[in-house]
Amino acid sequence: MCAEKKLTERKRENIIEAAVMEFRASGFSATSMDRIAATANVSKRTIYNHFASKQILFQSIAQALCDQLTQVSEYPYDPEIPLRTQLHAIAEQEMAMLTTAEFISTFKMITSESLVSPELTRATIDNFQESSLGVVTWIKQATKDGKLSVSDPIRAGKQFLALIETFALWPQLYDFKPVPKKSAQKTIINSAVEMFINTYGSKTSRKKTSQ
Amino acid sequence: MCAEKKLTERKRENIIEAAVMEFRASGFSATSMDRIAATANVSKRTIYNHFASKQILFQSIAQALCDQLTQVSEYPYDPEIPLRTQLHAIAEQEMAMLTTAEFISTFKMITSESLVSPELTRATIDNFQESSLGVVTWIKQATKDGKLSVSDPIRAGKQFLALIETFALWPQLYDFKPVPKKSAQKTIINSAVEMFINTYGSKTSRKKTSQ
DNA sequence: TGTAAACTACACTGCGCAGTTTACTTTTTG
DNA sequence: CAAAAAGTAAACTGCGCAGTGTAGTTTACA
Repeated sequence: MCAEKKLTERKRENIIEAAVMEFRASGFSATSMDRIAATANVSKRTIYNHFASKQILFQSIAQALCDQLTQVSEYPYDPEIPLRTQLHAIAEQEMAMLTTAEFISTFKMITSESLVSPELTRATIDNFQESSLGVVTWIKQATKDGKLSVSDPIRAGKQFLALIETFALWPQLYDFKPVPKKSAQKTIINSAVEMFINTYGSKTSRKKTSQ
Repeated sequence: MCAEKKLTERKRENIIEAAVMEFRASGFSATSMDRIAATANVSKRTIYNHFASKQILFQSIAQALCDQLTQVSEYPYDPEIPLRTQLHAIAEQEMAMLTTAEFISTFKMITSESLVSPELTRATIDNFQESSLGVVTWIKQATKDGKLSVSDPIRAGKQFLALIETFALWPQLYDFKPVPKKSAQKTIINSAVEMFINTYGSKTSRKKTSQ
């Protein structure tokens, strides 16, 4: 019978858990199946009973991790709440995601592979792209409501995210810089919001050139 | 005697040229010394006579390429010329660099390695960082001249570059997107300049909310 | 409790690659 | 031209790894 779960199920979970760890730590090519097997407390043969090849194992994991990370990015527009407040909320949510240790290691894992062999990760990367569309629909709604004046919402959305990511994503990826402190995060967000509203806010919403 | 150049010299150049090609195309670990030797029309042994190991070969090349790419980024401030014009020039120069095929493949080569084994490329990456300091000194000078009002020039500089790179660097790296067309480049630059001046320009220089 | 399915240890194939050795040829230079 | 310096081809060492084959053990379940 099943004490808690079927053995097969438990083994499968062990494998995935171990593979995530190893792939995150060392990337695709530097991680060996023997190592994953050891970490998972599982015979190598068992891995191959669950996943036909190293590639397939990697792709399954990349896809799963990516789904898990990007599911949270819908930003409903609310005409009652001031623009600044809403933008702040969006930026904070984005920042919260970017500064997660899991996000960083996952992103690193996927991108490092995508640079060398894009086929392996094309699907996953495409998925990532879409996930940043949340801001765009918010911008469209705010524009329709007359609070913003944006001719190209996609460009505007990317600009807004770029103002955050340049401090809270790329340095952590390439430079192994630590995530910015809470106070620095506030500054980054404030500045991004001001820049955005200074440029795209309708006349009434623009004010204070605080930096 | 020397017909045109000493043999050793020619061989060395062949090796470097071939290695650059191969590393750019496939990255560090996926490139073999045998392959480089073949491409260079050189015996593998000869490579080892010039470079003690694959690592050393890679690092030499990475360093050289990086120096070559980043040497051009000083932007002298001129109080006589309108801010917008100067900023445009800076952006265009930056854009010109980013859209070079050599730049993209070099950057890809270095970053893909840096994600997996930072030691190999730390020096090179650091170098890259510095190269983006050109704008910062320009911003400082414009601020001193009273034309800009910037409390944190480094942040402002990074923001300005981010507004360009988000369209003309990251998509090419991760997505294999083609470099933006000339017309798109103009739009990107215009928008970045406007955003920057809207936010940091002294009262007099701010105008037109063009998008 | 008996059988099928899943897991295990471990040896093994086959491959690619970094780096070396060797025996030999070409180029440079005094 | 002769010796020294540099290059060459090809075989070889040693290693790590993806993936397989096997014979035997454990778990699930009827």
